[in-house]
Amino acid sequence: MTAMRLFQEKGYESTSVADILKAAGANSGSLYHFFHTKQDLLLEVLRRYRDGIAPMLLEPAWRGIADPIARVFALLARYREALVASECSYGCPIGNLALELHEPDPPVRQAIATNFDGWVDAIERCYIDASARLPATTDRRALAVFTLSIMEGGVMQARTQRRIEDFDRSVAMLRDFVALLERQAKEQRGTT
Amino acid sequence: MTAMRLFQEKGYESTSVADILKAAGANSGSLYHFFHTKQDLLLEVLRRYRDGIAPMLLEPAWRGIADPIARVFALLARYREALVASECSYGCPIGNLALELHEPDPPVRQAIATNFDGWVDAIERCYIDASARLPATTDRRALAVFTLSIMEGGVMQARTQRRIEDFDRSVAMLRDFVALLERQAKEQRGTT
DNA sequence: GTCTATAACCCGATAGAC
DNA sequence: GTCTATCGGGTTATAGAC
Repeated sequence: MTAMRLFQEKGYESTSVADILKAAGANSGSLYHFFHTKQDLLLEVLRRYRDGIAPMLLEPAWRGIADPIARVFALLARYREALVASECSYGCPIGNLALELHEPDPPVRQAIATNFDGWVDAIERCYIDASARLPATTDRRALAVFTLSIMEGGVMQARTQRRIEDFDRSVAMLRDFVALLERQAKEQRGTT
Repeated sequence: MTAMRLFQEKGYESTSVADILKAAGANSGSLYHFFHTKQDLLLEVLRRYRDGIAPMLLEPAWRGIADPIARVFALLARYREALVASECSYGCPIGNLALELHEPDPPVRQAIATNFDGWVDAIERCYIDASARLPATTDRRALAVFTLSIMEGGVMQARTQRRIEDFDRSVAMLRDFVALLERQAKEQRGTT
């Protein structure tokens, strides 16, 4: 879908319907036959992102990686690659939309939220799969939400500063935190 | 400045010059006498945010709080208050602009980056002031960048989900991390 | 410096032939 | 289902009187 690429490159508001038609080599009548409004097109794009989380994002990132904690950092490494490949101008398309649309219509906001949920669900599963290595008191869901915060915040800073180091610094601190949690879990297992 | 409020509420692209003129009770000619373009107005708004970090943000947040680590969380609590007061629709105005403008003109991108620098500088100073309680190997600058990532990512999720819990979860995990770092530093002091 | 009027352009969406 | 032409309105910015 051409609209998917343009929304990612230029944002939703800044991409005109004429831009999409020109890039896709289509005509106004055809597009409006399938999508009643530009917002309908956006909703379809968000559905595709949601459906693509597992096959397009997680599966390639996790190929050959079984360790659940390693999987978390393998996914973050994917975002790093995209940042570096675009000289720090690529951003998470969902995060862009989340902050670009200030008062989105309810279905749009819900569709963005669903994308976040899918991402957090996948990471939460990693932490649950690694449960034996984490302290019993650590909330796995909260840790997954935290991980998404770091990814989005790291991408935001790296893009703004045109500097991959800000993303790396954020991920490095998460790595330290997880290492400390694993050490704490080990101690607790030893003392009980 | 009226433009400041509207850019925050509706975003930059979605706020028309006519909106600003109407809200401010001014006329087109007057505004363009002081600002040659809408982007000039944005740059002035970003300058005001930058100059306001200390007097408008840090000083009120830190009044009566001397402990440097407590200051970090007092600042984060300010963003929480703003989120709650707006039913999770307020966001960090700088973060909004950072992701709304996909390929900003260089001076705009630089002005946003300068705002982030000012925020990170202030938090880095907190961690430096708390140096005795942190492990010697922990990079204070990286920890400050990490803290901004968590704030921005937490705000993004809370806004999208219309749920303060996602912000709280992110901050709670940072709290756990800092507590673990303080414990680690204590151990290191004890063993040397 | 502030006013009104408007230029010049771009937007999303539609109409109606084929 | 796809085409071309266009509507009606909103956009930033300017012109020129006061």
